Amino acid sequence: MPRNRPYAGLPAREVALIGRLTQQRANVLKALMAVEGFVGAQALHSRMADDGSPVGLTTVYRTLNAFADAGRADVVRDDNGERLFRYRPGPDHRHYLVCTACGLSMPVDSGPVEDWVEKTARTSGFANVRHTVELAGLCPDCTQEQAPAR
Amino acid sequence: MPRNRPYAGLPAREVALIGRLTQQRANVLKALMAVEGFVGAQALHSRMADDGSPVGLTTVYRTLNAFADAGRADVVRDDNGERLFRYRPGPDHRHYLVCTACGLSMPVDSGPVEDWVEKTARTSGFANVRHTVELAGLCPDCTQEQAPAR
DNA sequence: GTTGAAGTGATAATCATTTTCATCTAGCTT
DNA sequence: AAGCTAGATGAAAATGATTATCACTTCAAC
Ligand SMILES: [Mn+2]
Ligand SMILES: [Mn+2]
Ligand SMILES: [Zn+2]
Ligand SMILES: [Zn+2]
Repeated sequence: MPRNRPYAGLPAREVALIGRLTQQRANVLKALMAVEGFVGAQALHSRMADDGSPVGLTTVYRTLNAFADAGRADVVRDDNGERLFRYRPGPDHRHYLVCTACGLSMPVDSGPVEDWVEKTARTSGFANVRHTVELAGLCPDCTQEQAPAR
Repeated sequence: MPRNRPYAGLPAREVALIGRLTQQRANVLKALMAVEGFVGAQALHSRMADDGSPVGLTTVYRTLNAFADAGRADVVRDDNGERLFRYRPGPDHRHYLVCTACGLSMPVDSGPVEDWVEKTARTSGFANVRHTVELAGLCPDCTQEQAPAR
């Protein structure tokens, strides 16, 4: 059996996105893909340490940024400015309603917004229009946990 | 003539929003209102120093945050995470198409998005749903300045 | 196997924003 | 017209996420 197959188990698509194939990058990608919803670089870093795949924080940042640049991760900023990443399996693009308490992210039907963005871009005269649409609130579970107190 | 009228020239509405009426706060608000579009705290701070109304950077931050909390300023984050503030004369809330080259910001008709947000929030079960909608692109003028080359 | 470019990571640097805290003052009380 | 005090100021230090350095390691082409 071969010694080093750092990318074993990762989609071939992901492998092509970044330069050299290293154990560290493979571990970062696996960790990112294993997370439901958004994660910060620091949280991912410590989670990997706990899981026995310690990687330098610098490398976590580098890999996540490269992945985001390649369009394979969504990036949002939480309220205190920290950047959160989420793996995006396909080239499709979605928007989410994120719980500000527990981080749960629920995909929403953004068709109407996409249509509006396209129309607005077309009639504005602007070129190369990009959009950011973020919804955040308290999920049903977290809403309940807040209510009981009086 | 009275000596101290720090809030002279400011809408009475704004005066009610913050606690004590000080010269510094009045100057920050005047400076913010004088700016077209978004400004960062640091930029506003140095602009005020240049204009002969020096105020501590801490006070600029405090006043802008208070103003934003009161709903009288819009806040966005630029690409490197800096928070930019813009005065909002009324309680209405708008969205803008911002030119990434020259900073020009053009208000867009966001009715459809607001409707979509409300509907999405209602059917999601989430509480206290907030939204962020940002459009960015190249304005017609800046598009032209890029084209001539070749 | 040799080799050079790319990657790693501990550490230091950046940089916007917040906290501290000694000092000041707006604006009410007497 | 003082006196009073909670609220405000701001220089300086702390914070905290992210990025730059750089000596060292490793991938992968030859
Ligand atoms: Mn979209
Ligand atoms: Mn809106
Ligand atoms: Zn929740
Ligand atoms: Zn422009």
